[in-house]
Amino acid sequence: MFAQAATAPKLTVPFGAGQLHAEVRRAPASFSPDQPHQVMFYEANAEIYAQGEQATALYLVEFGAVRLYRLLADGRRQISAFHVAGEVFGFEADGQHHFFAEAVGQACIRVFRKPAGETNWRQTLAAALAALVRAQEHLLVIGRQNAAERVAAFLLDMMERQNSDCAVQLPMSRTDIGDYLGLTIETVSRTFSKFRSRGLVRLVNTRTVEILDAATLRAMCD
Amino acid sequence: MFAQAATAPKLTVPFGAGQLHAEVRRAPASFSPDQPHQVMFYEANAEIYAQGEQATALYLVEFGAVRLYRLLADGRRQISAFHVAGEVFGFEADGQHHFFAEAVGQACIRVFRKPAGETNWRQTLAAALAALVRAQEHLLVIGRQNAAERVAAFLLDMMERQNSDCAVQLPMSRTDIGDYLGLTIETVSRTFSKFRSRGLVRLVNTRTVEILDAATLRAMCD
DNA sequence: CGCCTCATTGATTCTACTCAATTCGGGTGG
DNA sequence: CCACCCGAATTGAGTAGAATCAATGAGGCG
Repeated sequence: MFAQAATAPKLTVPFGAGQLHAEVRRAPASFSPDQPHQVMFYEANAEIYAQGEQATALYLVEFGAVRLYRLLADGRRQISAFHVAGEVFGFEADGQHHFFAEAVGQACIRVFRKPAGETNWRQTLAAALAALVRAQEHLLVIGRQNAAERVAAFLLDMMERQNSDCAVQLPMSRTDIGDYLGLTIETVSRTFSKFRSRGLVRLVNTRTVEILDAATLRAMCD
Repeated sequence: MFAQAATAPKLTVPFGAGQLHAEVRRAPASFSPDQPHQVMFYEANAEIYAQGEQATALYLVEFGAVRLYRLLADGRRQISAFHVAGEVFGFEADGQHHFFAEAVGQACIRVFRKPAGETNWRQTLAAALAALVRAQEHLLVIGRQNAAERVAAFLLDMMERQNSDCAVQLPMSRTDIGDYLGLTIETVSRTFSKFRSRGLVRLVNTRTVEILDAATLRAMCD
């Protein structure tokens, strides 16, 4: 199950600037480390679990980011969620994973083997409900909003999940963003460019966006 | 909170033909009636709870159907889920409802006042996980599938949630279906017509669809 | 019978997709 | 240090699919 995870994390430069430290600060969240657990290190794009596998654990992101996704037969991909430091993922209703989970960049993940549910069920329920709310919010974005509104919502969401104001780190590629928002990479890129030309954002580099006018972006979403 | 719910259910013709009886058979599901509860009857389109309200209960559909939805500022609506007999809804992460819940047609709903969580948390978690899986599956449909694939998935889903083969009852209007699938009513209607002309379904009336070729519909979805 | 709402069908517009061509950025090796 | 390479991102041109605008048709109820 963890074949692709390096057992000896080569922490050459796992921490970049600013934001990753902010993530680390947020990490000690709901699940307490007094549960039996194991900390795993994953290289970029390493598989954490696959669709169809038995669900035997819950996962807490320590640093880095994770994408959950499914594939259609013809290769179309839908990312249902990104999870960043401090968030829990991996619950399934029938003991089987219905999605793939992969590290977006290098990621460190605390794995809680089951059955821990009897003791920390309240935390499990809280995490599941948080995921449910997130999925439902995302349904609204994908179902009824246009490209600009989707990208605006995404940027604001990423901004709020990081503690930094304005400078948002995007651990994921444009392809990831497109598959998350139900758009093509071209549309994502064009929308970024339009936001830039309207003075709403500054594209520092491909993975860093500075939010210049959060109010206008917010007004687009709702 | 329950202003629009009739306290004395006038059960003149609440049960229609076949399918509703099938729903009733499926009703006694996860939540046991030995919890303190109250059975409420709702007229069509009656509000069960509103966005922003305090979440004080869980809801088990006895018969009928319920829609959960949110509105954008300009009136666009996204239905995140339909719930039919035997299903539980109403959990929220932070004690506040993030969605509206309304009866689609006449509906009967068992209301479990909190805090019952301490005793039946396992059932609550199971129901929340079921809702999560459903929302995630729906994300895939809305994010990456075209109109025909969405409608096909919807029809198959409704068929599987009813015990009847082939003849599917649709308690909801075309507008509801559109707002659930992220499509306009015109597109929904056109897609139904295309399915009919291809011999995949028979449109018995506006609220009844006979599935003639489930295999082809299934092949469209994945 | 007529009214009203919902559903269907048609004509047109527009958004986002597709296909294609550069451009950018990071890494490697000379 | 610089030239080169490769994948990712951006930009452009044309197209397809769903939305929009509009008209007609089908039920349900007073």
